[in-house]
Amino acid sequence: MNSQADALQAPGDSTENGAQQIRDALREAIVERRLSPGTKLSESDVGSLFNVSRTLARAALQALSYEGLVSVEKNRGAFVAYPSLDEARQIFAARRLVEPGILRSAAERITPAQLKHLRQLLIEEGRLMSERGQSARRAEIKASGDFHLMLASISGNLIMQRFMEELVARSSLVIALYGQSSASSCGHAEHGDIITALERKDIDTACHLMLHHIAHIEADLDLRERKSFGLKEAFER
Amino acid sequence: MNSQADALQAPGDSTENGAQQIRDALREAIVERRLSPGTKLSESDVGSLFNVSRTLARAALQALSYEGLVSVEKNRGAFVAYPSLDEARQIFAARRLVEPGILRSAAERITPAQLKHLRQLLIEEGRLMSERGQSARRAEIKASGDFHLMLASISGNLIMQRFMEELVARSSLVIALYGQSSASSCGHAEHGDIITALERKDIDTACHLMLHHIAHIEADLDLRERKSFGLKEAFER
DNA sequence: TAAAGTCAGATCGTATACAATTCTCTGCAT
DNA sequence: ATGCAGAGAATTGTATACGATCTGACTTTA
Repeated sequence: MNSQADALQAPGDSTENGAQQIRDALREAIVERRLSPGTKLSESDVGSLFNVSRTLARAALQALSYEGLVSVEKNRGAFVAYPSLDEARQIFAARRLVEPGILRSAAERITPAQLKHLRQLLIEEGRLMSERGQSARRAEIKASGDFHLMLASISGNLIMQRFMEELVARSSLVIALYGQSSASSCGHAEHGDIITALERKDIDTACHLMLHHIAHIEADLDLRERKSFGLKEAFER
Repeated sequence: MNSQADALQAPGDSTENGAQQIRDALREAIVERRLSPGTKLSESDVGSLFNVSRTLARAALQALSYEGLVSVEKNRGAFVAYPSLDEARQIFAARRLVEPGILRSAAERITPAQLKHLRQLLIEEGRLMSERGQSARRAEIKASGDFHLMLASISGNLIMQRFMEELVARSSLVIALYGQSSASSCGHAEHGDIITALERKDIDTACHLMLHHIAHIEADLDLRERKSFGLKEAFER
């Protein structure tokens, strides 16, 4: 199932196991939007939730803050990150900058088996789309990101892979905040088109489609400056 | 002087101050090669060196491990990272993938003042090259990286900027390990060429030069597989 | 003599304890 | 009623304590 969940663990990243598990659990909760941006994550609460001391909870929160999923404010605590409009734009700018290159690398190295695996991922994604219910929705969000992550994995560059993990995770936060269309199924078809181009070894088209795809996701966001209603306007009516 | 040292601090990164200072001090030492790859960094030693408890030392080491500058092995301790050949290649592959895009972004937004600033940086770099002594060597290493970092800063994308910081820092480790030419002055002239192209708004040439520049740095490395003499061969002769 | 077993020292993993800071609520003065 | 001040609670920052694991040397035994 989540075949890449393990593969994404950097091999040299053999820090202690306790904090890591908590970090992963929290990250999953954030990415799947069970935790909303801005939610306070107090060290004691996290600790008691996972039955560990504040020490480990704190370490996990610190780790997530390096990934940009949690923002810790000195002497105030940790919160699920609440990306600003600027951050949101920068996250997608980074993806536009990086993903074509990753795709190009991946296209050069991809094996038939990996192509098949990609197709399977796509099918799974489609299946989830047609299913209803909270848990299917969450799985769909994850699957949608996994497509991009799998490409990064195929590219064979662990560093870019880790970077993409960060970008995809943060994108999920941005979509949670600024997404408009209820259909989080952003561009399932486009994923398929990219795979098809990949099968044809048509790298340039694939890259072009990828850029288009990212733009498409971004277009579904409401990234306009909200001039934050001056309190009066917010309540009148 | 180090005008970008401050600018590079992510604004939201307001974690506690204690561990951060230690982390920065250690990073500087690693990047300037006062600490060699493989050096053991025990929590107690780091702590007593900075007159803090193991708690903070540990936090700093964890942070550096997220940046790839330190590798912590479970129950064994932390060491200055010792990038493998694969890692080294991936670091430079990532730079080739990312830097042209950053440069393009930077070229679109660069102001005359920033161009001037870049020129100044270049001059400073040249001055350090002609100076002798350990401390000048260290400053030169830093200055050489700062050129790339400054471009990332100009690009206006904090996320890419942070990523470049990581890549430049890790590059320094790779060069320390696999660099051949005693002249660490890798491509000072090329920096100048890129600036010149930038002044002419000749973005394509600038990108091309950048790629060439990175390739040039990489070419000065000895990234050949060393089949690590099987102990017997190492001594028979 | 060489291999295996054992023990002490060092180092890390985690929990707990105490200090410092921030937040909130109450009470008083204006 | 508003605004300020201060006490108390809650939360984070840092240090210390204790158990777990690894390492290396010494001893034992075949």
